[in-house]
Amino acid sequence: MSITAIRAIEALRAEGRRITTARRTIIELLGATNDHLTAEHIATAVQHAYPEIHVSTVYRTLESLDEWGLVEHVHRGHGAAFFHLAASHPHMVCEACGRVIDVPQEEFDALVARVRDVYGFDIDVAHNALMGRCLVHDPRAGGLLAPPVSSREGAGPGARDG
Amino acid sequence: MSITAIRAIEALRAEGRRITTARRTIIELLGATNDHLTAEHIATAVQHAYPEIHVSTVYRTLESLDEWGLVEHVHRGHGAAFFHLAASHPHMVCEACGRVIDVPQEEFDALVARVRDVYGFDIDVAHNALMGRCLVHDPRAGGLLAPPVSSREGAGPGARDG
DNA sequence: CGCTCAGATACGAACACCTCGCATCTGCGA
DNA sequence: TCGCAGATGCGAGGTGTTCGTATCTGAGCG
Repeated sequence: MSITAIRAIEALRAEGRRITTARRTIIELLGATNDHLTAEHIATAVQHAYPEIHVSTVYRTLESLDEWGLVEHVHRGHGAAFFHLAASHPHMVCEACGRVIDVPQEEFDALVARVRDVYGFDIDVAHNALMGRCLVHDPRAGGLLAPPVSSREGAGPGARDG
Repeated sequence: MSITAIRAIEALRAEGRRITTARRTIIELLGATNDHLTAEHIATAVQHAYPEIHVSTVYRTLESLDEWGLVEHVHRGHGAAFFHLAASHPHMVCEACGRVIDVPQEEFDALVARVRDVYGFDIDVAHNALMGRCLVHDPRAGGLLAPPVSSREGAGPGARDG
């Protein structure tokens, strides 16, 4: 089991919360992958091992773990949000291929500080993904590199948008 | 009718598209307000004047106008996206009060340029709203100012989130 | 002004993604 | 091992949106 998963489970125990099969399995799953999984993906994977775990339990468990700071969710523009073990950092999602790129929080520090000063608003850059395009998919960046839309990479359900 | 609305309608005409009641009404509505309206809000408002205009027509019309570059949609984290006449700029949405703050694109230019260079990714900062909190609602920024959650300001349906 | 028809619309069913209520079950402290 | 608060299974319900299809209409043409 990954270190972060172990930490998450210990955190549950430390706060006196129950270590249930659903919680343990979801945490292990999230700890074992670098993918950005939607609740439905998680439910499917969890049910592969424990078919009796209901999708609504997965939603509720994710919500609880999120609330307790052990996992985080990120909203893509369309389609489902995706989840990962807590490690606040922004994500960029390519509208053409669906790929998710992790970005260090530091890249946004200057912007966040300025917006806080000027607009009196504290941005949580990790909560919504930043949409855009990998340069290979950007029609403005030299069509040479641009493959047709058919060459989707990691596009799960919900990579379409305008 | 607002200047931007007139321009949008002329753009429709110039491209040989039909000026229908639904299109004209939606464009006038968006041109007449600075609010950030969801498709459902728009449908309700439009139906106030023309009850026969169906909500699915509103969705399709908005989709078309968006595709033609005359309106834009912005995704909030939860709940419905909101629409406005084309004027690409980022938005920040307070998770506590639902308020939407418009930000000039220029604030993001440096970040966008750096991300393009370093990560090979072209961010469209206007597509997803940036979530966060007005400083008055930020528990970390001196609880003195923080009103209870009940004091929602512009929170429409879907201002809740974790 | 009336004819024509591609394009637009009304309507309702269906869909994706969740959320909720409630009866049952279970982790864990006593 | 017992008791019960908290967690889960199950299915209905909700919200926001998309789609198929029959009908209608804007606008060019005569």
